[in-house]
Order: sequence, then structure tokens, then C-alpha cells
Amino acid sequence: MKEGPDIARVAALIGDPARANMLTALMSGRALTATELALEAGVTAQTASSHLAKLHEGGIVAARKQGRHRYFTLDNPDIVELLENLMGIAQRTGHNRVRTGPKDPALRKARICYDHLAGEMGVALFENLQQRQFIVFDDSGEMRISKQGAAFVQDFGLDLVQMRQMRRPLCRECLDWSMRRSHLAGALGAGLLQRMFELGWARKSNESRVIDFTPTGEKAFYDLFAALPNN
Amino acid sequence: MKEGPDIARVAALIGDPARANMLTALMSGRALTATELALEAGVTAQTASSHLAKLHEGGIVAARKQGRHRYFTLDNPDIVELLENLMGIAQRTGHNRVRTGPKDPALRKARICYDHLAGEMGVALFENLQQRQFIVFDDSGEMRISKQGAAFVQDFGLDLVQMRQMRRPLCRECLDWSMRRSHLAGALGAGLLQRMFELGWARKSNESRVIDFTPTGEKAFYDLFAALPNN
DNA sequence: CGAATGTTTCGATTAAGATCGAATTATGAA
DNA sequence: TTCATAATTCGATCTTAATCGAAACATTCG
Repeated sequence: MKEGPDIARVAALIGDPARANMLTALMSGRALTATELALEAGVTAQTASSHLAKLHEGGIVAARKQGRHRYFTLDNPDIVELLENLMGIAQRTGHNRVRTGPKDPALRKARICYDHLAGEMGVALFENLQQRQFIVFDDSGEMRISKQGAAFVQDFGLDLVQMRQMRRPLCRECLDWSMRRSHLAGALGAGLLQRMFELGWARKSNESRVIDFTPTGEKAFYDLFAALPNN
Repeated sequence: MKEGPDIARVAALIGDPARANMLTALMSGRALTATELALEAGVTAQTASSHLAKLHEGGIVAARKQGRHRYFTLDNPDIVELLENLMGIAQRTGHNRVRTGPKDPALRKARICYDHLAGEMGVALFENLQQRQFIVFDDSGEMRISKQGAAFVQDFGLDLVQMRQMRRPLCRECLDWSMRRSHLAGALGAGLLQRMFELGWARKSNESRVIDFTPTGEKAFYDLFAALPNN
């Protein structure tokens, strides 16, 4: 009865509402200070400090001191994956009283999921890339980028060679809890969003996970990522 | 501060030690009764009943009534994935006082991880398949089975065509918490273990997650899965 | 230096929920 | 039917930990 790693320890750390709120906020991929996280979680700074100490001790978040601030981030990619996983299950098993998407329409439309695009636009992007067979599933059911897809994203300005050298998988599916459909994660998902920022199509909102697209940026997005296969 | 799915709800369900023990036991892939789970968790039947009601209500476990027993299983593959994920993190972030593997040597050697082989033999299997390039990582970093690999497993007696029709991915890596290295999960991992049972190489232990190999079975296993690439 | 801001420590309070004994319901066996 | 076993419900107890006020500590700025 006492074999194996102590999953209760880790799960309990995430299982407190205040801490879960903090972790959700950190899914924005941004480093946040203790005070910001306190605000996000709806608790006082003292309480937040205690929670953050626990999360840090437990290896869930990493802390970095800078001046009189302490910045926190999620400690490891597998933590991100765990939280994504949790969100999917929480969404699926949540009582029906819960609305199918976030209250905030902007959040539902485009938000950051750690470092890639989620929400309606994220799902649209993913499904378009699939339709055009830029992303395909091979025999073993694994997702990968096709030759045409590689050409397409390089044309868009991504350095595929460099991205392939990262230990992180290039293509990964991530269940979108607001849409209940998949969007693109992995190095490719992150790279595409990064490039959209560079092109000035969009920028991160400062106080939430919303991604703000400029009108021109949004038009360019749909021009490029809503094209049909046979165009 | 209150956006998105309620991950705290799910995490808190897993975060209680008694419930975590039950879920770990269910990772054996076997359907267990309430009493068995009570024993496993080290609590009385009343307490277990209350926990199981919560897990069921929360969509974590599925219940099936049979006679005067109630059998419980993990409700969904993504729950299994979540637990595997949690085990990996719990192992990685666990304090060093924790030994690097399970106490029970048999458990460390070969155990069931939901429906596939884990432990030393699981890791050996996975690494051998990789060495012989039966399992390869393609450009996008995704794992898949090679042509030679497909021939090999079909020769072993698996029906690849049927396995590919399952929605479940064929090859998946699963971090082995006792070895801190990967073993093979997914439909292929499950199929291989299944076939080993059929061949009489091994059988599930009745009261733990240990997989008992017969002497002949173990020899056959190492003969087949410890061969070098150039043999 | 002193003032302001960010963070942590300490201590006391309080709320949530894990636990079990006793009793109850359900099913199968004799 | 009667008995035994499995599972649940109820009620009471008790432990854990979340919370915040007050105060201390750290760092930057003027």
C-alpha cells in the first residue's frame, strides 16, 4: 500500500484553490511576482508567500530573485504538460453547470497557453494546418509536419532546423478547454506564435492570458491560416 | 482570477493520500472492489466508500456493480495519462531521502503500468527496440514504429492492422519512476504485454502490480528482446 | 539616511474534511 | 427464511492547513 512515488504530495500542492489559481496564471508563460500571484489567487500577500514557499519546496515552481521582486515560473515542461492535462480532465468532468468556455469573450477568442496560441484562433490554426496537410498523422498515429508544411512555415519565417534541435517535440496536440478541440502546442506551436509577435500581428496582454490581435494582424492571420487546401 | 476549468477540484481529489493509494492500485489496470481498495489505501470500508463516492462523482473512476460487489476502474485513458505524469513529477521532485526505486525488488524488476510492462524489463524492452531501430523518432521528434519493427512485432504475433484502428496512439513513451528512464506505453506496449501473457511467459500477480515471469518466460524474453541490432 | 514597496515570519483563528463506530441497506448463500 | 458478507449512510471527533493581522526583513529610491 505504500509503493511508488508520492503522487498525493504533488496533487495536493495543486489541489488548493489559491495555488491552482496561481499555477493557472503562470500558464501564461510569463514570470510573475509574488504580489501579482497573490492578486491573481485572491489572497493576501502573506498567504501567497506561504503558498509559493510550498510550491517552490515541492519543485512545482522556480523562483528567481531580481531586485526586491521575486519572480516565479513553472519549473519544468512536464509541469506544464501536467497542468494542461488537468485542465482537459477538469473541463471534461466538470459539472454541466459550467459554461462551455470562459466568460471573457476575448479569452475565448485568443489566449496564450503557456507559450502557444489557444482559443478559437488556436483551434482554427490547427485545423487549417491539418486540412492543408501541413500537419499529418502517420501510420502510428503520431503527429508530424509534412514536407509542404515545412516549406510553409519556413516561408513564414521559422527556423525549422534550429527548432528540430530542441529536445522538445515539434508538434504536440493540446486539448483546448474552451473549445473542446485541439490546438497546436510543441516547439512549432510556440514558434508560430512567437513569429506572430515579431510580425506585430499581436501582443500579450499585460494583465491576463488574452492575446490582443491588431485589426491588420487578425486579417493577416485569417488570410494566411484560413486558406483552403486547393488554393 | 476565476477563469478556466477548475483544476483544483480534480487535483484535490487525487491529492488525498488514501485516494491516491487507491488510484495507484487501479493503475494495475484491474477492476477492484471497494473493500480491496480500502485495504490498499489502509482505511476502513466506510472511509473508502466515502472516498470512492467522491472519485466517482468527480469523474475519476468508473463504477460497475456486479452482484454484491462494486468494481472500480479508472474512468478514462486521460486519467491514466495524468497519473503517469504525476508519478514522473512526484518521482523527480521527491526529496532525496526517497530511494530511487520501489522497496520490493520484484516490483522494481517487472510491474504493470496500467496495461503495459514497466520496471527494469520494461525499460530493457524499450531500449532494445530502439537500438534495433524497430522504434524510431522521426524528424518531428515523434515516436513511431519502423517497417522492420512492424515485421518484427507481427512475427511475434501482434495484429498491427487492428491496433492501428484504435484511437489510442500506437507508440507512447512513459517515464518509468523506478528507473527514471522511459518504457513503452500505447497500444503497442499493451499489445506486447498481452502477447506475453498469451504465450505463458508471465502472469499478473493477484495482490500487487508485480508481473511474475516464469523462468522459461524470462529466458525467452531476454532471448528475443536483448538481441543486438546486428544479429 | 529615511521613506516606500515587496516579501517573509510568527501566531492565533477558523473552516474543511478525513476518519471511524454504529446502524442500515443490498445481495448471495445455506 | 436466516445468516453472512459487501457497501453505504449518519453522526461525532479530531487533525490539518488555509487564512490574515502584525511585525520583521530586504531592497530600492529620493
